[in-house]
Amino acid sequence: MARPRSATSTDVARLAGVSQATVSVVLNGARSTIRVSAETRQRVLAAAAELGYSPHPAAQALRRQRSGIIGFLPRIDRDAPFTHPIHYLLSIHANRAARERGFQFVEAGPETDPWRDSAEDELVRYFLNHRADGVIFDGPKSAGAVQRLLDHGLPVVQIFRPQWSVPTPTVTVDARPGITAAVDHLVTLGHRRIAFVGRAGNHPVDLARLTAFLTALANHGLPATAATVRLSPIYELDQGERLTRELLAQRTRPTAIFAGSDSLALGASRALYAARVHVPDELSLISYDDTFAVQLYPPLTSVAQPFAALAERAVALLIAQIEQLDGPPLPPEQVVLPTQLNLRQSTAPPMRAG
Amino acid sequence: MARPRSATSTDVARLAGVSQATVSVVLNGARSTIRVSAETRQRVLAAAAELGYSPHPAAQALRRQRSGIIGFLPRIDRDAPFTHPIHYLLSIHANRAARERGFQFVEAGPETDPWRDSAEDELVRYFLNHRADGVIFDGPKSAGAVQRLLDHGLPVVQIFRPQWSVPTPTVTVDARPGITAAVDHLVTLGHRRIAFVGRAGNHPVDLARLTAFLTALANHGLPATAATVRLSPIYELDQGERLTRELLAQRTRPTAIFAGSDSLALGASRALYAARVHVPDELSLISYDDTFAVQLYPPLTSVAQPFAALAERAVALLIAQIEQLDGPPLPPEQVVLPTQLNLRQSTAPPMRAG
DNA sequence: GCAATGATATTATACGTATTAGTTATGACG
DNA sequence: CGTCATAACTAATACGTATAATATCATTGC
Repeated sequence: MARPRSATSTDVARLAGVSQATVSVVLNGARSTIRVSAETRQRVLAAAAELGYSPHPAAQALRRQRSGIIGFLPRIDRDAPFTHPIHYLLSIHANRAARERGFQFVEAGPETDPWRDSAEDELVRYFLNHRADGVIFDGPKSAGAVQRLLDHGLPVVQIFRPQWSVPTPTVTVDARPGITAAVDHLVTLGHRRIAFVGRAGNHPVDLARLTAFLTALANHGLPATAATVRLSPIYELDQGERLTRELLAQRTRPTAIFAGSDSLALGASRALYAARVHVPDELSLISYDDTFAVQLYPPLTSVAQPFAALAERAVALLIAQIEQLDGPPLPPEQVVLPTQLNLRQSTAPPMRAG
Repeated sequence: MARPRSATSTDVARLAGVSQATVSVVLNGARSTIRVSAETRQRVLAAAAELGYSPHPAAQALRRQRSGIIGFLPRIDRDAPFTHPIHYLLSIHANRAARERGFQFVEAGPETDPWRDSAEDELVRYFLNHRADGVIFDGPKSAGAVQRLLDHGLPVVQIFRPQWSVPTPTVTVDARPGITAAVDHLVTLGHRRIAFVGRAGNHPVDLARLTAFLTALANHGLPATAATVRLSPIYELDQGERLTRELLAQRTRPTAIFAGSDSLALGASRALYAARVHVPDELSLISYDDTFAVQLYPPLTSVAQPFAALAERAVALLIAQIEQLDGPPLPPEQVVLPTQLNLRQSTAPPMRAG
């Protein structure tokens, strides 16, 4: 059970018959001014391979004054449990991207507790104590937390924060392409009475989805009335159900519904099921998110967000900042990635008028 | 943008007017034979607090020959995408548990690729290269990977591996309590014709669920026939749908269905929806897993697995081993946690015979 | 023939901590 | 009064790496 010590650069040096410094220079390649002959280089590499040498991360971190750790602060929103898939996807893709670029990925977040201010403090301290090289914030957080990290010289990248009070690089999504395609798709199928079920928060994300929808409607000369645009202050499942019931109770039902999120769509499909309205024969349904839309019945046509790309860009932006730390500061770039419509089986031409 | 160096133990020592060694002794408390006067101790603690001192993890790791890293190898199964929620839950709870005990949690896994042998090699090497102190395996992996880590002196704990060829501590679930409660519940409601929709793999987990179900039925003197026990070799959604269609096509339909997983239940509910069989009025449905059962319509009564407890026990077992590394090896303990039935709205008394 | 250059490698050092071995003062004991 | 134990600390060191500062040697230019 005693752990066998792994090979060190000194072991490699001894085997190759050179000094430890030479080993280090060979393995760190280009970024040194020191030159090593091709023959020596080969001997070192061979020795390293033979011993299965891999540098000790702690020793490197200590010497380089850089931990190689990227912190990730997930957004777990008590009000919206169904956002979990989103943040799980971001997490695993950011994890992979960081790993591929030689960084360690350390996630820390308020898993069970609601997002308290004190928790925020703890997490900021957590990343500082662990000497993270930078932190990715998933979802809007208090500007205070971001600022505190910046004060300590830590680069920060924010995902899904369309408006920022703190100037850091940002990766967001443009809801318009996907939502426009969704409305176009419905119109092409023949729909004219298209309803919207969404959230009316103070959250810019909600506003963006709504305005994208309204703009797309307007482009086709279609009206949007208080009767067809139904909003609730929260993302809850039950709200999707309630709003859809209201839509169905109207004298003229819509022939299609666009739901502002998968969970709202789930609520909508509950209401439709209860009212025995068949999708897509009697009514078409499109959701935004495309996280578990494919799991619903029927599998929903949905506007997808590019989670893998979001995560990769965020990691890339963060690493760029980390490697630039001692040079001139980079301008806080804002990356905006497009959404896209995935066609499935929840949309069809509207029923004949009747 | 230049990063302000955090305070070191030497800074603390200077401020407190003592040597760095004394600071270290004070902060590491009991495990030293060296004595420090109460007054000095206070001075050191005050200085540390004033500077916001926190020890440098890399320096500690280097000196202690212990990284403080717990590795986590998630199970992402291409055949069963709906197991994602399970492993996400395990991951966040294990993460939190590790963090609470002062360990760093590093997750690495084949996110997108299928589980290749070469990927397994890479991941084993990844944890070795990062000098993890121990690794938690989520879900059955090849014994080879486990063995290779053990050969390198790394403790391993396996979750959800009911039978092991490699003797490591294990944390698993006993399907019986929950499934027995589910069958009892249905029988109490008046059901006599209870069907099973499940997977027939070579996987002991599947067998355990099936036998638990059959035993529970037998306890009530109820028959299980080839007509009511429907099995498919894979967990796919479509299979749940297909098997349920077969059940509904029979001359005498069951009045209740027990689905061996949430995804099978989802498939079942699709079939029921398509056949216009209303749940729970016309048929009761119970699932196993309780991951997204609550999201379905109606919210499903489901047998839940204790993910938080599983993760916490796994972390505790691993840390116990890590801290025992230089002492006598611990016996490979096997922890088995019970499942439990969560009642929701998918079960009701059977329809009157007709 | 000798200083100057360039190529190639080595020695020495610092990163921040934990711990072993040693130091100083203080009193106890014979 | 000298030896010895004890309390309370400090000095020195090693963990494994990256790199600045040197060293060695052959070759070139004059």
